Amino acid sequence: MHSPELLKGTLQTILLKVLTDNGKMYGYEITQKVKELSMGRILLTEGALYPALHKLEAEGLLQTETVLMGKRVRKYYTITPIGKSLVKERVAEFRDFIKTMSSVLQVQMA
Amino acid sequence: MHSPELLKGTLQTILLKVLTDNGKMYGYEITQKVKELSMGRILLTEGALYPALHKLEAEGLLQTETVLMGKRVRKYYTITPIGKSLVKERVAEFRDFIKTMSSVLQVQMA
DNA sequence: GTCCTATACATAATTCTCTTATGTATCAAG
DNA sequence: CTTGATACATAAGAGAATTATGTATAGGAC
Repeated sequence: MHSPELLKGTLQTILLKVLTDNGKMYGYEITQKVKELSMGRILLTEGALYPALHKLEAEGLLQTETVLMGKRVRKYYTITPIGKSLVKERVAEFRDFIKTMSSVLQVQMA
Repeated sequence: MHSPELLKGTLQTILLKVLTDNGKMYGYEITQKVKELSMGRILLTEGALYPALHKLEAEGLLQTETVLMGKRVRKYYTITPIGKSLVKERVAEFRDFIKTMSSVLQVQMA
């Protein structure tokens, strides 16, 4: 992660949403996509990314498919139906959080 | 804290902003104000609040004044000039974070 | 008169999430 | 033949919060 403490707790939401929008992706590809979407402001670190992906898989929100590209291993992640229902909740939760914070900080977040 | 992981890293910003907007306040009063502003969604816990206030004081962003109300002790906090300049940065940082997240999650945060 | 809730401060132990560090390995460019 | 990008993974440590605990006053319910 590049930006400060604020990102804590948003990683799962980011992963689920990016996988929802882009279909099958592998870890490194996700870091690049998030970097692109955030205009370089969110740089996922491997130490956070891989454990998070493993956890989401263990919870049945993602499923994997390992592919050999030449001699390189790639592990593709796809969101499951359960994951799809959760991502909606998570994004809604995030929007709620923004509304609440706007109210507390008395600022317009448009 | 009541809401999930999302609030991590926002506590300092909340404290500085609330003290900027409301002038002199004491700990318990801050929890009530934040509860009110957030419509009951952000419930500051004492274990987070007091260490955070002490830290901000140690850093010179807040200054204190202890008052005896009857037999009860109250510790009032006021934001310092240094604190005032920081709160602007923090709020701006938060708005940036929202913009970035909106872009990554591909949602409108209006 | 006593118990519960609210007010009011504070700290310690624990948990959770992420960063930093480390490790392995392929591949292309210069 | 070395460097940087690609590609995975785990372990040690740091930071911020939750939960638990402690002290104490005050008011209302019962």
